[in-house]
Amino acid sequence: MSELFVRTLRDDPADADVPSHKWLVRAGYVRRAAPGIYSWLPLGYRVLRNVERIVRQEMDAMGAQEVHIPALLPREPYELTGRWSEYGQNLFRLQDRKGGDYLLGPTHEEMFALLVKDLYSSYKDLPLSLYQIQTKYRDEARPRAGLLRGREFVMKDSYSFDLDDEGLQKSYDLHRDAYVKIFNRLGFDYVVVAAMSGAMGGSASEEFLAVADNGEDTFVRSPGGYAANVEAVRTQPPPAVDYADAPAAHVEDTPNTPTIASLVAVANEQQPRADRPWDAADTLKNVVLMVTGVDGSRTPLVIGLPGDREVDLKRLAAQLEPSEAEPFAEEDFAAHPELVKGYIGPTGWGADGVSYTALGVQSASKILYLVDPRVVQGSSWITGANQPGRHVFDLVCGRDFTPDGTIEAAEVRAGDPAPDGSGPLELARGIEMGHIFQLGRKYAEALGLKVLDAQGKLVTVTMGSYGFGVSRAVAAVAEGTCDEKGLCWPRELAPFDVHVVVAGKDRGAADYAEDLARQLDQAEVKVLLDDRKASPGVKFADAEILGMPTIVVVGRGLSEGLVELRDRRSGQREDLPTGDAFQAVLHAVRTGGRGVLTL
RNA sequence: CGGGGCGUAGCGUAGUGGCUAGCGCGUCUGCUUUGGGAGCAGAAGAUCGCAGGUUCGAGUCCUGUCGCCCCGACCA
Repeated sequence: MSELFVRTLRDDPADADVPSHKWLVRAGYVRRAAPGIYSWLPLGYRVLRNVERIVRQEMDAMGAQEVHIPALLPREPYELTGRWSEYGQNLFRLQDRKGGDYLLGPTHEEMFALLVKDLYSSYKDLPLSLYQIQTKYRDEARPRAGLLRGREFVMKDSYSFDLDDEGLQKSYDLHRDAYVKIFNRLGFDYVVVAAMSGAMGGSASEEFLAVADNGEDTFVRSPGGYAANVEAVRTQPPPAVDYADAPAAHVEDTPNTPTIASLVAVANEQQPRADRPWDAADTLKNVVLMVTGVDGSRTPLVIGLPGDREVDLKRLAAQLEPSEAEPFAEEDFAAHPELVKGYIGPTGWGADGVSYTALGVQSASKILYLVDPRVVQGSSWITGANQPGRHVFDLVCGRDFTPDGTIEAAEVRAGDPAPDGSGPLELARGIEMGHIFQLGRKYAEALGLKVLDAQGKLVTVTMGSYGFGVSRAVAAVAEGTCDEKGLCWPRELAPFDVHVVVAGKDRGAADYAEDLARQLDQAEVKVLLDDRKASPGVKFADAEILGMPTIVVVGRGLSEGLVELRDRRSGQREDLPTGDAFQAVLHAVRTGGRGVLTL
C-alpha cells in the first residue's frame, strides 16, 4: 500500500452530499475532473471492472455478444430517428474541422440497428442480442451526487432483434432474467417496477431500482406485489355514475374563491349539501400548463383533476414526453382571456347558457382538455365557471362537459389502491440502475432494418433495448453498503479481498504480514498490504474507509503467536494462531462469508 | 432553465476596504513514537475561480462570467 496511488481524506469534501459521493472521494476511489465527469483511481477502477465482469458474465451467459461502438458518432443516424433534435440540450454535439456534425453517444439504438441492417438480411439470422459496455455522454442539466448522475458515465447497453412480437417477448424475458442475476450478484436491495418508456419510445418497459432513501425516483408497491414507478402508475378509476336523476348544473356567485380551500368553505356556507359537507374532492380543479413541443410550438393544456390532488409535474412530463410542460405564466393568462385564473372550468360545456360565446369571448382556440381518470362519466363536480367569482355546481361529466381524454398527471399518494386490486400502495425511493424496454419497430422502421421472412417477404425487425448503469452501480452499491466509518464492499465488488494491516513496529510483524500476503496471493486471493510507516490508528481508520470485506491485523498479538481477523461489515474480530491465519482468511474469502469464520 | 447558498494551498477553513493572506489536516526533512487519525523542530505549497470596474489601496465593494451545492422541470 506504500505504493498504491491513493490518498484518503480526513475531512468530508465540502461539495459531497450523498454518502456514496463523500466516501468514494474520501477513500480515494474517484476524483472529479469536470462537472459531472470523474476520473477513476486504482481502487475505484477495480470496482468498476468488477461490476463490468459480472455484467459480461451474465450477458454472455444469456447468449448476447459483446461489440464496441464508437462514442463519437455521426449526426445522420440520429437525424433519421429524430433524436438529433428530440434529445435537445442533453446531447453533446460537436463539429469536425470540415464543419460536419457529430455527437457523443447518449445511447446507441441507431448504431446497433444500422450495424445489424448492414450485415443481416434473413429471418434465419434472428434472434440476435448484441451488447456493449461503453462510455455514454449526456449533457445533464444538473449533474449531481458524484457518480450517481454524471455527464459521462459507463453503461452496458444491449439490443435485441427479433422477427415478431413473440420473439421480442422471449428476448426481453431473457434479458430480464439476466438482469435479475446481475442484481442478485451485486448484492444490494433492488426492486423491479413497471416504467414509462420515455424518450425511447416503445411499449413495455421495466426499471430496476436500487432502493435508497436519497434516490431520485419514487416508486410504489402494494402488498399484493404490484410495483411501478410513480410515473407509470395507472389510476384505478371509480365506476361510472348513473346521472339520470342528477340535478341540473347551476352557476353560483362564489366571490373570492380562487383556491380550492376557499371554494370549499364558501360552498359549505352558501350551498350546503344535505348529506355531508363539501370537501376538496368534490371540486374539479383545472390546471393550465403551457406545453412546448419538440418543434418549439407552444400550446396550452388544461388538466382537470379532483381538487384534493396536485399535479405531479414529473408524472405529467413522463406522459407528454418528448414535449415539455411548464406552469402557465402571467403573460400566458393575458394571452388567453378565456382562461380566468382561479375560476377555470371545463371547456365546451353549455349549462345555463354560459359558455365562452356567452361570455363574449372567442372560443376559436379550442384548448385541449384532459382529465384525471377519476373524473369518470357521470361524476358530478363543483368547478370554475370561467368568470371571476363564479363557480358551477352539479356539473356532470359526460352530460355537461366532455373531456378530450384522460391523463395520468395527478400525484400518487400512499394508500391509493393498486390498479390490479392488490391493495393499498406504499411509496418509496430508488435509484434507477437498469431499464429494459420492448422498443418495437420505431427505430427499425426509421432506419429501414428489415429482413426476409420464411415466405420471402420483407418484414421490419422488432427491437428491445436494455440499459444498465455500470458506473452508477458502483455508486449505488457504495451508497447502499457504506456505514459511518466508510465504504464496505460486498465480496464480488471489492477491489481487494483482504486488507492486511501491519500494526506492530517490529520487523517480525512486517515479515509475517508479507509472508501471509504472498501466500494468499499465490492462492489467488487479492491482497492489499498496508506496509506504510504510519501509526496504527491511521491504518485502522484507512482500512475502514477503504472498505475491503476482510481485514487482517498483524500487530501486538504476534508475540503470543496470534493475528486478528476482522470482518469489515459486522465489525466482528477474532484472534487466530498465526499458523491458522492463511486457511482462515482463505475460508472467509471463498465462502463469501460475511462473518468471521473459524476453522 | 427558475429559486436559494457558496467559490481563499491537495482537503477542511479564518479573514472590519489598509502592512508580507492566517489556522488545522495532509505533504517533505530530522529526531522521538507505534493497537485507534502521535510529539518536537524545521520546510515546501495560494496569480484568494476568471474577466472587467470603483478606489490612493480590493480576498473584502460593483458588474459580468465560469464552477460547486441544495430545491424544482430530464435520465443509466
